[in-house]
Amino acid sequence: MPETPPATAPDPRLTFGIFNEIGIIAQLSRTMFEAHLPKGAGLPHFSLVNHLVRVRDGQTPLTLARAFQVPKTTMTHTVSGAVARGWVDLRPNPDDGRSKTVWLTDAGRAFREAAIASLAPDMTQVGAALDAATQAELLEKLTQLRVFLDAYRDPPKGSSA
Amino acid sequence: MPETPPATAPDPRLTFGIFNEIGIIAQLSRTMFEAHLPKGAGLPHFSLVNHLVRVRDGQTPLTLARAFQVPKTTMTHTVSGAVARGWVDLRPNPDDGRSKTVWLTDAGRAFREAAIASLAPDMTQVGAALDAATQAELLEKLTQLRVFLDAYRDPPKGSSA
DNA sequence: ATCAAGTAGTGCGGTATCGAACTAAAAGGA
DNA sequence: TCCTTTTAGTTCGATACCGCACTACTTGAT
Repeated sequence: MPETPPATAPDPRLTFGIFNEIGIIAQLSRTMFEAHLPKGAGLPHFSLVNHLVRVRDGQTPLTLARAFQVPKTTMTHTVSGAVARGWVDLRPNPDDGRSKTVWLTDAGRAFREAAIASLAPDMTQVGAALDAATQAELLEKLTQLRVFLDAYRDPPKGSSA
Repeated sequence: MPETPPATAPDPRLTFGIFNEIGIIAQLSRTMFEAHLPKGAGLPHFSLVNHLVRVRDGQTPLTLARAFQVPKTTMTHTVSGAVARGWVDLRPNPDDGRSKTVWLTDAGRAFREAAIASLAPDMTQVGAALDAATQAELLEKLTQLRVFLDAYRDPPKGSSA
């Protein structure tokens, strides 16, 4: 017996429209972001450095790949780009000879600071279009959706049986 | 006297978080979509064909580029891929010697039908996670955000003075 | 008619993303 | 100890995205 009746099933086209808008916004926001980054730098580089600052550095590439929901090959590419630009360093993992660890450099931290400062006005502009309450609600629903997609594509190991 | 008090300015980090989630969802959903498309076919190809069916074919590449919010070079690339796969045809534009027009083929229509049928189960699954009302609200706010970003990056010509 | 300015599309180079296949090292069992 | 399996990371090839610069054509002014 279903104790939560499925509060009206959405039209697939509605769902489709959501993904459509999300795709477009992702594209537009990416372009907006990259316009404020140093030439040749991509959003992935900023995201990587930002993550290392906010969480902690010294993580392995694979851990980072999981955090960003990208294949490890993509993370290899992103990390090597960040290394080439001097924003992170790679060191061997003392606990595992196959693995490496990713460390921030001073240049990496400076890059992040500059990017955030440069981005702030755009964020503020968006804030003028959607007030805090709306944004909070939006974020909440987006998070719901993301969590679902995570679980949907990558079934929890050992959930059944 | 402002008749609409700016209902509390959002923390830039909130806005940042929204774009972050959107980026991740775009990635996940793209992967989900492409898993159901014929091998070698990308989401852009489906989007293009789908747009031509839903709106109308015979549009110029530039019109399509604007509709998808991508640079015209990207649309050239996407269209040429769709041509190579036999889903659309290119014909000269009778009204403008510089321009071309993009037309659906039967194979293109069949490709779209198959893709939609193959995608439907996924859309339904998402529907089980977020009910219709939530999705409708989400779509509404996303649309608001997209419309703003459109206008923000590409200021309307002739708005002031 | 002529020429300057603007527009449609393409070519090129660089970055991003990702699956398949590979190397090297760790883990686990016989 | 030896060998099989698993795991971390890289390499390779393919598609995607986008800015810059170029060609070809149109438009508008003289």
